[in-house]
Amino acid sequence: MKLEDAAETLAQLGNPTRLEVVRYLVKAGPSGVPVGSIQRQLKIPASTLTHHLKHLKGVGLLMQKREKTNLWCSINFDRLHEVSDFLLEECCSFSLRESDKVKIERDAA
Amino acid sequence: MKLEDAAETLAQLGNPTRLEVVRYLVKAGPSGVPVGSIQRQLKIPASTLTHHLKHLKGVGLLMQKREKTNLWCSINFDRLHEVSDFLLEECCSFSLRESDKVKIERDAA
DNA sequence: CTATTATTTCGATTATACTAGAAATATTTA
DNA sequence: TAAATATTTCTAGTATAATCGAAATAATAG
Repeated sequence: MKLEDAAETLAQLGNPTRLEVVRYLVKAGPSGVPVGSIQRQLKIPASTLTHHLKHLKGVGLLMQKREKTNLWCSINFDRLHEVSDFLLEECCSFSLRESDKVKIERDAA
Repeated sequence: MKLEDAAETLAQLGNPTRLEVVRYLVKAGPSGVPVGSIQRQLKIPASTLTHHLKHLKGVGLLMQKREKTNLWCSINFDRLHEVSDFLLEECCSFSLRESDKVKIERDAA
């Protein structure tokens, strides 16, 4: 995962309203829930919710599927894993690969 | 970890410049690097860097320690883990705990 | 004390994000 | 066709963030 993509995805997760939606969708599981359910349960104005869903979809965190009048939303678990993997991988690699080490300036110490 | 705190931390990680700094610090390991090294290696103007470091410190991702004229910066690995744990925990709990399940509206299906 | 290096503060510009009401559109049901 | 429900678009106000040059402030070394 490229740094720019990771940053963009993290930024989208970094809005409290959106993170609440994400948590809600995660708990809802793979089958997902309709937009209206999210709206009523989390008490988010419809237009605001649409706005945020668009953001989540934009970074691939949200999948949508229309069924009759309802638009069912579900989380892209793979994508969510990718992001946390980005953080963890960067986090745990520091002592493992010589090639990844940063140049520590000689005069710094 | 509270949702608001997680969101705030994710938001700070969501800026490309800051994420680059974080990655750099992670690779530098627990001993850290001086502000000036980050500045020169990543080619970030000093004032911009200070600005971002303040943000990272604000959410507890950055630890600083003065030694002579240098201000050494290091990543708070625990904090980084907390955030990724927040995502992962929410992500994997959906099928495990009945109490965490969201109310799926009857009329939704 | 002076010079040097390191870091921060100030200030200003520019851009982008959040929010939500009102109106519009779409889809289904009666 | 009309009514009901679901979702989106439009629009606009307000707020917050990113950026960085120039000047200011440490802290040390000579």
